[in-house]
Amino acid sequence: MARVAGTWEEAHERLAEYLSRHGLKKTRQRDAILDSFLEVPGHITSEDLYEQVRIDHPEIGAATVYRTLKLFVDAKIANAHHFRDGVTLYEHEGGHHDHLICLGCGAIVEFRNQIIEEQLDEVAKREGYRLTQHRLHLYGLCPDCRDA
Amino acid sequence: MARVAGTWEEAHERLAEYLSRHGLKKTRQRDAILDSFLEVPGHITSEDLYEQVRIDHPEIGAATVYRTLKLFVDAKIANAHHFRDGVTLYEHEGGHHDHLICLGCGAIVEFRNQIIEEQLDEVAKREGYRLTQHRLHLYGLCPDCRDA
DNA sequence: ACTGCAAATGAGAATGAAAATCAATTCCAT
DNA sequence: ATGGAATTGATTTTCATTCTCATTTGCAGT
Repeated sequence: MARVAGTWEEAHERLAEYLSRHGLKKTRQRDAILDSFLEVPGHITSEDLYEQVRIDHPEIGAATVYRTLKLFVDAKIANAHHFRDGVTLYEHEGGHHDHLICLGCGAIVEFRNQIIEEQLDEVAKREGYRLTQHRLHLYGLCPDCRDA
Repeated sequence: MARVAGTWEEAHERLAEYLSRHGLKKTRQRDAILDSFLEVPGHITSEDLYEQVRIDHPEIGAATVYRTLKLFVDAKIANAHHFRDGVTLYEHEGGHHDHLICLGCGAIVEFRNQIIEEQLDEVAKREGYRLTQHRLHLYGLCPDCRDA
């Protein structure tokens, strides 16, 4: 999966910009959490990221990780999804894509489909809606789970 | 919005069939909850349906309503969605459709788009997945909220 | 109708993710 | 250096949902 907006520097710059533009402060914790987040390859929960952050920064609290991930979403550094009910999964913001989720093993495949995107705009236009975002989740069985 | 599979009799029959086919029991509570559910026009949470059920059947517990709605999903009488995180919304099973949700007022428009459906199958096939279901949620502002 | 027993119920406790509190700390413009 | 607003972390709270378990109930087989 190609990283569309993915360097360390870019993410940190995006954070810095968002913070200053909103009168918020650059803190040690936010930087540390961003570093840990950037090391995650796929999707992660706040809780799991907290575990991750803990390794290098045992003093950082869980609440801060929860808060900070929401901040990252606002700063367009991360995206939030809820594939299964009750848990929020975060991923790097890296250009739009949708998800195909295996109900057997939980594997997640990302994809893009231009025709679908066009149709979505079409639908929204027809209803007079101004579209902000969308979530398209396909659920099924991956090749391995299907044959097992 | 047309009811595709929507009569009272059909729903009750579907329930009866599901129950007997799975060695489960037909109970006063399940019938009562189904009756209340069928009176709901759009989407409802377990909690709100519990309030509804309570009116005529104060003896029915919340846990039973939660359990029963999950049963309805299995029996293909209801569908579950989680538009906002942390709450499950149920709607009548009435043929597939997707949702356009207004972030301003919470209005929900249902739609169908054949081209999108075809593309979904295409995507799944390309990845070797056997598709079970999907969820497509468009978020934006409805005409009223957009201009306000 | 009677019995046995698994399924179902209801009240309340437990869970778990996320949000809220709040006193103490830390950024940062001046 | 200073003041005040933003931030933090420990903790509590919230709130939807699930679990527990003693009791009840539907129902298949007598």
